[in-house]
Amino acid sequence: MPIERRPLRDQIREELMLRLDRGDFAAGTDINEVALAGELGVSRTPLREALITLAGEGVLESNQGRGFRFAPVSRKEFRELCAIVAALEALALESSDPAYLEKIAPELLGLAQDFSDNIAERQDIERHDDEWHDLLLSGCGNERLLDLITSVKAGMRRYAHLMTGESTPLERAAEEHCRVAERLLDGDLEGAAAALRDNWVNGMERMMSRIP
Amino acid sequence: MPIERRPLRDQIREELMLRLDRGDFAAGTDINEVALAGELGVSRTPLREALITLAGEGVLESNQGRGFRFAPVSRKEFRELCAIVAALEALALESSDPAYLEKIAPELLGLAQDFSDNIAERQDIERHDDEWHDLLLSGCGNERLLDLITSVKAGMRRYAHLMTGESTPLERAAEEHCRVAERLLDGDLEGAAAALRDNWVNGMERMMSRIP
DNA sequence: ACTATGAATTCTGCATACAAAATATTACAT
DNA sequence: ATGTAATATTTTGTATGCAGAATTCATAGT
Repeated sequence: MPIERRPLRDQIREELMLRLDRGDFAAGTDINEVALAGELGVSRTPLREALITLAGEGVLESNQGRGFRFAPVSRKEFRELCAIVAALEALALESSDPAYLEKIAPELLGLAQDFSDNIAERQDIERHDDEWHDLLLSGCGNERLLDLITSVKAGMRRYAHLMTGESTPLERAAEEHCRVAERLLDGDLEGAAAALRDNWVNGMERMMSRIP
Repeated sequence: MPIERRPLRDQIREELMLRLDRGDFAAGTDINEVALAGELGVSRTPLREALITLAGEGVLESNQGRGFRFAPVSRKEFRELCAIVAALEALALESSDPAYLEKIAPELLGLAQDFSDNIAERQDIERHDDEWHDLLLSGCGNERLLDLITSVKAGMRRYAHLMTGESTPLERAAEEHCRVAERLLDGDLEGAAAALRDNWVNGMERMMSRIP
């Protein structure tokens, strides 16, 4: 088996995102480099490299002389990010092969349906939602676009753990996913893209109240 | 006067982009960290930090064990990037204040017109074009979107110096800019966004032949 | 009690040092 | 002459070290 050989900075970045998803860090928290490096068992150099990439994705901020901290959340920024991914995912969908989309449409519909059935843990929900979107965009040949989408979404993960329990928003999301899938079944690409945009806009509205 | 106090990595990044614009580095060139650091008069640490941010923007690639190199150019990637900025700039335009847009429309038109008049150096042309687009988007309140656009455009600069002499594409671009400005004068936001998208798509087509 | 000033401490930003991987070079065998 | 193995060199990836900025704490003055 090929042993893992990739830069520490990548592994560190991954681990930090994992911890962010677990809600280990509150927004606005300063990062202590020596402490975190010690905790991770690495030196400050690759840690700082990881922090810099995260800052580039908007997960962190850096200020001269006072290091890095998790970027604070705000309704304004959340709105902005939602508008961006909405546009990017719609573009990705529109530049996908229509034939391929029709082929995966049933699967998308199925996923969306048993999405509403089992109301599980928050993390499961998110994973499920992410997988659905990934599958939806799997036919897009624009690699840079897909990379960009993942990068922007990384910047949104800070908002994920604000979405606690409550099933109503979840059911609404599942409904919207169904609507997208149905449009694709009909071969209506533009309609699907519009429905996808709606999904993001509505999702934004749903979250809004929970953000300070 | 407040003296300049910002991280070396930022200044280094800026300097490298400047050199990239000057055409100092060919696409695909490997970067020798010690040599470049010496040339810039800095240590490898902040240089590597700058390289990592540039890699995040797609200007560079990094491979385990063999460092950084300027990402090779390809028609496919250029197409992809154009599609992305087209969508992002259109979004920025659509989420701007219509009243403000109408106000700056005359200026945009004027700039586009004397754009075609003086056919100057390549660098001047690019600067002029950039300024026009910056002004166009200056009314967009979505800060994250504007940041993202500059970041994606940074990844496109590798293609800029391929656009040498020849005035025809330039005149076409100016025409298209005029069209966008005219739509804005009429208060036709959607039309302007569509014209803007066209500008990017056509610009892409124009460049295509010059890319290997 | 509260503010201001200055020392002590903590932490970042940058430089240097070291180890391992990748590349180049040489020697040798076919 | 060509290909290959062994060795030397270069270069990256990571760790450590050091100077200065930012913060904290303590003390003095009002």
